[in-house]
Amino acid sequence: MSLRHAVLGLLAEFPGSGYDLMKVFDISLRNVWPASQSQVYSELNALAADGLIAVSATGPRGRKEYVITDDGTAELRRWLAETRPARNFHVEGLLRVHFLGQLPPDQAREYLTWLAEANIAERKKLRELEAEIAGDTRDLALYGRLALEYGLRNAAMTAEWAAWAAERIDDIESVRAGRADSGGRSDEK
Amino acid sequence: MSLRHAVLGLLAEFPGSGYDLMKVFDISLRNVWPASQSQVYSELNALAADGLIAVSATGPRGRKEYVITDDGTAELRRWLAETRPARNFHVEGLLRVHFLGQLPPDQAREYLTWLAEANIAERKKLRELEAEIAGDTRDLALYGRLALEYGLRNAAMTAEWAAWAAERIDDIESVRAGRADSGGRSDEK
DNA sequence: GGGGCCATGTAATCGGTTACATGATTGA
DNA sequence: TCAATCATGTAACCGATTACATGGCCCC
Repeated sequence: MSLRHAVLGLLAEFPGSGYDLMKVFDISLRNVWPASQSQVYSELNALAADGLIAVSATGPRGRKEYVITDDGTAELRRWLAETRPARNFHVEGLLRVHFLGQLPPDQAREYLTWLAEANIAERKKLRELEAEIAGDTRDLALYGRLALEYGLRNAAMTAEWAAWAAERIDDIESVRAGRADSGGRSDEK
Repeated sequence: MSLRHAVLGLLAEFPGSGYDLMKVFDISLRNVWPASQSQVYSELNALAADGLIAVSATGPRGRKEYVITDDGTAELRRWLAETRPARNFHVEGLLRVHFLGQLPPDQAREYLTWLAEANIAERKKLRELEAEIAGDTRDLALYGRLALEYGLRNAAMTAEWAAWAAERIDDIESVRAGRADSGGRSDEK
């Protein structure tokens, strides 16, 4: 139920419309908790129905500006203080690694070097983002910078690991070669 | 559509029943791609309907043993060779960091130190797992070890980052204090 | 006038989780 | 005999994605 708390968290910092929130999701939170337009609008209606937020003003084109209510603030703080995030599951990039034995060694290596490069590129993008928000002293940016630093370290670590793993392919393949083998690519003609 | 390829990947290494696969998901893949029982069984039926796997034997209690077909092998290799994983979204632990300004500094710090400790514990668990599978030379274990190394590095990196971030709280709070402030906890009496 | 942005919503579908339901076989 | 394990399936629900649908407002 984290989208709910993401919306609450944003409205705790500034009142805004669904359209306003969408922009924030697309910029500040895109690497952390992306949300689609339809999801944001229906969550706003659900939160309003539950009394955690309220319409504070209406504007042109049916614009509805929402503010967080006391109940909403309480719920946000309860979530932050009393619950802990679940471990991160469903890591597709890592799932693939398990099955790399299905590919010829050079293709397996190619995947890992691609992963390394993709993470170096990612790191560069984050560095640019960091420069952009350097002067921002709003709360969201202050704490967002901590999250961004995580992104930087993660990209660096992943790139290093992928390069290391690419080098391990030869070791693995020599173990496989030293077996009266079945499985893997053994069905090839 | 990764569950589909996870099942294909496992059946590429050994024929097995839904029950057999469940055990592998619960052990080898639990940190990477968990799957529920109902999901595995319905995916097996779907894969069989699509001709990517086939029932190779039946046993007691309605046991159905599946093997991967040539089409299935082709699809698995196509997935590995021609598609690339999407970036990892929806990281709840990081979403929370953005909203830590809603908590008093000591509670924000507490969250980060908890994160650091949780990752140190995680690392220890992975080290134990590593020792357990040390002698296993099946393909799944060979490549699985690369993924495990990722887990180890990730836990170490995250723990270090969280400890670093916890130390940054004071800096952030002094920026906030030096503002004729609104937002955050400013609504408190 | 018209293009681009502001603004909100609905519907279909998908992948995943949880709970429910059932029963056969094996071995102590 | 009876508990543990093997074994497969269905149904309800939830969160998320994608596509569709509509229209007002602002400024050039």
